[in-house]
Amino acid sequence: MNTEQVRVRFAPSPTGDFHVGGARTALFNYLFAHHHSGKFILRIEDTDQKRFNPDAMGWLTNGLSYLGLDWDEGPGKGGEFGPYVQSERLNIYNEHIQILLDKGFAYRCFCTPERLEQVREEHKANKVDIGYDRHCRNLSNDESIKRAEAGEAFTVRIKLPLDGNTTVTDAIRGDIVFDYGRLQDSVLIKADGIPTYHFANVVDDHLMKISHIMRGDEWVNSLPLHMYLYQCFGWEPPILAHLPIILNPSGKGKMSKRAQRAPDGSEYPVFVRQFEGAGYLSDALVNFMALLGWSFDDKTEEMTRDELIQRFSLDRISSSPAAWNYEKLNAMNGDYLRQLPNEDLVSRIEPFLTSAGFDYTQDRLLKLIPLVKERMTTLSDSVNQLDIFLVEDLKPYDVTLLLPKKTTAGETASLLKAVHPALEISEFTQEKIEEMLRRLVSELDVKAGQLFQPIRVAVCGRKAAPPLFETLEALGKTWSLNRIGNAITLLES
RNA sequence: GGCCCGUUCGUCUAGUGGUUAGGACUCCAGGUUUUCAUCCUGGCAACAGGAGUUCGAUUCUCCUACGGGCUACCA
Repeated sequence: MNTEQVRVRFAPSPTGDFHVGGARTALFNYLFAHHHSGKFILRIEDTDQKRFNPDAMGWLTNGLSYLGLDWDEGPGKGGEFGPYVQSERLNIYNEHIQILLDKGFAYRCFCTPERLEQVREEHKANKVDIGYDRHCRNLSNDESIKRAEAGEAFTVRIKLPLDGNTTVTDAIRGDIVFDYGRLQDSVLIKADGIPTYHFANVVDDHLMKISHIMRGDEWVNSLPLHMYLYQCFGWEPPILAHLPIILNPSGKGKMSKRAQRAPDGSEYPVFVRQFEGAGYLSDALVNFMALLGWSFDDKTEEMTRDELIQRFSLDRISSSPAAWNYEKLNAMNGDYLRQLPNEDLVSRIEPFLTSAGFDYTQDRLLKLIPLVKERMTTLSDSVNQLDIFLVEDLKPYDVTLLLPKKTTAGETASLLKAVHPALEISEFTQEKIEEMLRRLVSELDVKAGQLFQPIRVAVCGRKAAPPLFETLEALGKTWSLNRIGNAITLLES
């Protein structure tokens, strides 16, 4: 184990939306850094100009701050190893590629994309494994320089050993052996002068004194190339840990980067901002993601951020992929939500109520929140839970909801008519309401449910609702009686 | 196709050379209850298959199957 300061990085490329797969990688890096009182560095790998997306940076930083994954060094934060955006480090890569060229560890390749494509196809047809035929590998130094100076376009490729093998060590998977004979002379610098990921990442990780690399599983195959680069430079490589990927809920295939549709047509969130927009608490999301590929013991599931930091360790990361489970996330989010103090919960639902166009005061919400708290799984549920309290007119509902089994509209209407005078009380409180309605039940000689259900539907417009007496009090006498009146009209029409 | 990684209830996972293989989500049943939900109790449910090593393998090794990843002048 490296005894130097722990320095880890999250190094996304700004090509698209901030996906939960990336978020989980960022989280593990963050937890590891904080566990070791080290540094969590954000580095932007924008070496692909074609796929650059100008919105990506905002999605990323907003997402990280929603998740509470603050970085110690990186864009907007600075740090002594900057710049932290790769497109601003081109001179550094130029210097370093020159070292490799001078030492003969890399060579210029003048092959055109067309020729490469053709070679690849031929090789494919002949079932040859390797795409590139190393056509330019043995060009003389003189010719190479001459052609470059003449302005001919070129890439720079690594000159990998032609045979033998190499053993690389992964902190999660152990030793992995690769045959050099099956590897390609990958491109290090593209024809536009910009490095590929492989080259930039090695140079930057070394220069930024990264102690541990925790990244997605999809990089294990490029391990021998990266390790060989460290060797060429004579640098000591960081400790590597390849994280298991996140699978779709079905367990089939990598977690999609396209918005998924549920069987009922609704959309599953897959991007961080979609989870935020759907009203997931970041603490719950973080807790849930921490458990995807990592565990503390055989029973501990809910952990605060500090506990996560305190308990996180590399050796409890699993090597097998994990499927994303929305039900479990929902259950966890509901738990977190219920544990929130009412004041806190109120301030978190406000943005959702505002964008739904509701009028409210904080005091009002504070009174209402206990009624709906245990019926919510996400913050956005507050909208369709609280609408009946915040909007005077009920949405139209099916009249049959008003009718308990085996009762007619006429019977129910007359029951509701009896409710009206019973609730003409000056003190419109839960206790008084209950007293009056229970008395009414025995006077009318009906079962409690026979009376309560129609009232509930009359005032809520639906069968599933918070407890009746509290609901009536929260609604107030005027709204309650008006709605009961409306129900009677509905029954008699 | 080649290379690499992986495989414990449906899902996330714990675990050990000898355990009634544990927990959580889901689901089911019951309780609380005026509905829904919460909450409580209980239940269903797993070591992919085959060889080997061993007194004994879910655990160690190999093979097969299956799943996944990579195979670009993308990351």
